[in-house]
Order: sequence, then C-alpha cells, then structure tokens
Amino acid sequence: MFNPMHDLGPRLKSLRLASDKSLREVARSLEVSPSFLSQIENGKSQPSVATLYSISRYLGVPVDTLFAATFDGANSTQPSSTEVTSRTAIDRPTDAWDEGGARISLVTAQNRSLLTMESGVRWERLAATQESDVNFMEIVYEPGAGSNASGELVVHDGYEYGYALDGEIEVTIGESVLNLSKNQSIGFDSSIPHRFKNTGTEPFRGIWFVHGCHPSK
Amino acid sequence: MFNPMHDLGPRLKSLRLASDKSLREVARSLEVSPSFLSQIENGKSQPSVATLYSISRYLGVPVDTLFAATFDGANSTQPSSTEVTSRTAIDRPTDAWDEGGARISLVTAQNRSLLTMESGVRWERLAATQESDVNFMEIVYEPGAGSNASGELVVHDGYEYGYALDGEIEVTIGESVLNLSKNQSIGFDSSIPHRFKNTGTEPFRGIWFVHGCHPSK
DNA sequence: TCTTACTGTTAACTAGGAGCGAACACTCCG
DNA sequence: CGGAGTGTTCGCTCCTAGTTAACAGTAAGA
Repeated sequence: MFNPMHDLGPRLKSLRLASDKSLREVARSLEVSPSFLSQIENGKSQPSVATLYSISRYLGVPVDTLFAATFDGANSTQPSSTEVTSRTAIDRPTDAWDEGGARISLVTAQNRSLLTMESGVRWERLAATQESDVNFMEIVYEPGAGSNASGELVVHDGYEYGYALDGEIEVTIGESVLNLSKNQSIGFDSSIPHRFKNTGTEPFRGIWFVHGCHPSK
Repeated sequence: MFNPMHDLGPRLKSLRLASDKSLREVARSLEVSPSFLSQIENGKSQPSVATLYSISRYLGVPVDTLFAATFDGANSTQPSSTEVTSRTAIDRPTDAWDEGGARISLVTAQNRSLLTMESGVRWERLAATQESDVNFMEIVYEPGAGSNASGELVVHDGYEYGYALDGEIEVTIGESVLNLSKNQSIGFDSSIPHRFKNTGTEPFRGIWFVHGCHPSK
C-alpha cells in the first residue's frame, strides 16, 4: 500500500527553503511552534487538515501539490517530478499542455495532469492523445473566479464545447450573457470574444472541449 | 478569523450524493466507520489529512476543491439574471445530426435533440454549432447494450473523447480492453477499430465528443 | 402486520498523536 | 567570551480522530 503522505514533510521543507524563510519565521506566521513545524518537515509528526491548509496557503501552493501524486498515469515520461504546473495565465487553451500523448489515453480522476491558475481556476486534462490543437478537460471555477482576472474577453480560433457538471457559471459571448447550470451544455465559435465567471457561491465544474480549427494543418 | 473548513463536510456530502453512493458504501471502501463519515459530513468531527486525502481520492476531486476558497473579488454585479438566448436548432438525425446551428448554442437537459437506436443506445446532442464533422453529445448505454449489436469493431476517421458520468462501460480499442467508470475519461484515435459495451447492471452515461479530422474538408 | 435490510445519526468511550515548552547543538558576528 | 540566529529532540498534556453500539426512519417482501 502506497502512502501519499510519506513525502509531505520534505516537500514542505524544500518549499520553505525555496522561499528563503526560516523555520521560526514560518512558525510565527502560522501560529504554531517551531518545534512542531520541524517535526512535520522531518516526517516525525503530521499536521491536522487545518494546519496543512494554512501551511500550503502560506507557501502559496495548492494542497494537492504536497501529496505524492502521480503526474500522469499511463505514459509518464517524467519519473518523479510530480509537476503540478502553476501558471498565471494562458492565452490559448489549446496550448495549455504541450506534450503529446499516446494513441489511446485512459485517465482516472487520480492521475490527471493538473493546471492550477491563481484566482481559483483549475483545468484537469482528461485525455492526452496525439492530436494537437485539442484539449479535453475538466474545468473548475471557484466562486468568484473568472477566466481572466482582469475580466477581459478572450478570442481564439476554433470552437469550444462545454457541459456543466456542478454549479453554475456566467458565460459572456459577444453581447450575450448566458447562465450555464448543471446538465446544460454549450458550444460556440471561440472567435467570438468570450469570458467565464462564477458569480455563484458554489464551485463550478464542467467538462470542456476546446479545439482549434487548424485550417491549413 | 475565517475557517476554511467550515464547509468541508457539506461539500463532501454533496459530492458523495452526486456519485450516488451510500454512506456505508463509501465508509467500507475507505476503511473508516460509517458513523465517523457521518460526523465528518455534518461537521461534528474533522478527518485527518490522510483520511481527507483518501476521501477526496475516492470521490475523484482534488483536495483543494473541498475547502471554501473564497477570495472573492466582491464584484457582486449581475442583479438581473438575463437568462436568454437558449436556442435549440431544429434537428433531424443524420449521421448523426444535420448541421445548421447557431454560432452559439446553449442546450438544457430538456431541449436536447435525441437519437435513439435499437438495442438500448441513446445519443443526445449537447450543442449544435456551425461546425461540421463534430459531435458533442451525451450518450447512454443501457445494461447489455453495445455500440454495435453484432459486436463488430468500428473504424472511422478522427478522434474520439469521452467522460464517464455514471455507470461503467467496457471499451475495446484495438487489442486493448479497458473499463471506463465514473469520473474516468478517455481519448483515442478512432481509426483504431473500437467498440463499446455495457457489461454491467446499471446504465452507462457519458459525455462524448467525436470529431473527424477532415484533412481535405 | 411483522421482518429484514437498508438508509443516516447520535452517544459514550478510548487510544494515539497533534502540538507544546524547554533544552539541545550548532554557526556566525562583534 | 557573550549573544542572536539557525534547526532538532525529548517528554509531556490534552484534545480529538475514530471506534462500537444503539438509535430512528424508510422500502420491500411475506
């Protein structure tokens, strides 16, 4: 049985060192004792959920990053990097992930590659085929999150299709403002300026499919 | 001081209910007592990190989803909902549907166009855009149903992507036989001979996306 | 109606570990 | 030689994660 926590301490430590903070300094901010923090970092003790959450917040990483997650199940080229990429913004959704995939790609909820943006938007890749210009993903918008922090509209080639699993999201496409809620679906020409924003109180979850039209390709 | 955990229980509960599992069923899988799970869901107790992690794994969501994120921008605009523009194109099934959609297409569960095949297979179109060679749909395979009554493998151009909402389905692609179950997703080159069959006892429901590669178009 | 088999909830309890304070060993600087 | 940093370890306390048991409610048979 594999224990996802076995690596938690060292990860925290390296993250702390990377941000050049002393153990006592972090401990003071988090309102825990330095000794306890040391014990956590050395795997001699384990934090409560609340403590872990505040640590990860302080270090600026999603909690999931701290677990020994498997980056990509089936055909992972990277051995141990466990990259959960975190980027600020991505212009074209079809560029989100760049490595190619196999001819067949089965992905479970556990081994999806994750792309976390600030401002509560998350994409999880649902399949990695050889096809470029295509993105099949689960997207999550936390309450208040928008596709663009600044609130600008986005334009790109191709078409976009989505299905709402949970929650509700405000979709602006051109002049139209729609509300996409559970079990509803949408498709549109993404050359029309568009934007998403979760104006509700619950996270929005949806299945998304974006593909460029690659007219020449 | 804001507690990010205050909503954790309810979230877990709604996620469990969404996946249609009983409390005892989940508890058994996670090897915790049902009572404890109930206490967690009702906020009367809090799980350890390890337990929370295994719960989130089981439910197929990242741990971070479970916290009340809420760093909202406080832009509570949108007083009037302006729920409009739901435009369903009229449809007649072709292979599979005729095109002729709007540039934007929002579809609710009630106004989807339906395509029922013999042998317990159903497709519901999720969006009708102007794009041809693209199908975005919800598919349902009743228990025992297969993509092909005769059980033959199918080949066609393009790629196929799917996400499992409910139930389980056996996917044969080339030599591989996979099992696609709830929250798992798949993508493959549809020029590989393939077939689906629901070998279980519950209906399978999934979001499907098929598009031809139309190299010449 | 009375079982049986589920569902979820609550009460009472306990063992184990989350988290603490204090002392530790070290390095660097004046 | 002080101090003022760093991180680590020991020993303790008290809280709580997680348990078992009994609970109430519903649906399906017989």
